[in-house]
Amino acid sequence: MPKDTLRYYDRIGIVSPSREDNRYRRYSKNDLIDLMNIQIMQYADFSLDEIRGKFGFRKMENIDPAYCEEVAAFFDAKNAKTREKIAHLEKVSRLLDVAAETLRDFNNDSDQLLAEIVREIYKDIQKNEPGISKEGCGEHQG
Amino acid sequence: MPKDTLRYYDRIGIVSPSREDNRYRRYSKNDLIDLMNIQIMQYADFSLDEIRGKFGFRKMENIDPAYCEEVAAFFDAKNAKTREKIAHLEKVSRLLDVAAETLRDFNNDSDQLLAEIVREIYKDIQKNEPGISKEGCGEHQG
DNA sequence: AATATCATTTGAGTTGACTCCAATGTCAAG
DNA sequence: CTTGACATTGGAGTCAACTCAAATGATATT
Repeated sequence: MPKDTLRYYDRIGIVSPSREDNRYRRYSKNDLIDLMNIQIMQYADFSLDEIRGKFGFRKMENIDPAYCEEVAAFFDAKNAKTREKIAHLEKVSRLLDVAAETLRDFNNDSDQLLAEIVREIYKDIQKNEPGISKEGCGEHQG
Repeated sequence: MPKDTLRYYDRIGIVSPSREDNRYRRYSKNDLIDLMNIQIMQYADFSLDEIRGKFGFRKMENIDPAYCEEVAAFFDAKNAKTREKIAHLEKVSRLLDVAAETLRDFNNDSDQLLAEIVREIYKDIQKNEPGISKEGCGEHQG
């Protein structure tokens, strides 16, 4: 992990190690555990802002059941989003498959299939983007 | 699609509509098709830079087989990455599942399982980040 | 003591895809 | 002819997570 990243984490108060007399940072074992947890949570696509505070699980001492449940619920929510992303990417993969096939062989049914997939994706896009008509596209139905 | 986005696309040369006498932008049918293609390709996680130029498929006229093959290969590459992402997210989903379970019920085997998943993920992280030791972490084995 | 190599700080730059602003131009309606 | 609602432009701001640079301080080696 780059030095600058550690300093950055210190700055924004995510991992703030103690200092020696020289003001050099000294990372305790707990700090290192925190850093590893951060890497894991980043792998799981949590932002640093989400990560901040939402973990104090260096040892299994701080076992406040209410807090555990809170974090568990947080994880559940993230998991739901993760599965949505997987579904999204599976559609993308199908799209790319069929698109590549269509490019290699026109006159095929894949042309129809591609159009259908694209239509479906377009529906998705419009679901997630209420903004298409957000800024005054009302008149342009043609 | 917000006006500012259209102007932005014009600026960076992605979709540059013709102008009327008043200098107002006038989007042709082809421009609209381009914009739809862009939305689809963004859904498929292409960057605007990747998108730029890499599509001229408004009608099926420009059928240069070599170009088609080039784009098909491009799609294949993206598809490979997409599948990697899916694999990644499936690990994440498993992690979150087990983590939530562990938080709700310690003393369980899930504790072991969690540790194992985390170890596996850590391997992934170090694969993708050759940089952990990039900036001089050589001495701190303890 | 001089040099090299580490560390510190503040503050600014990077990336991508917007998003917003102020100043100004154009157009339709009253 | 004024008012209001659009359009234009260049340029700046936003976001996250770094990343870099310059000026300075500390440590280790010669």
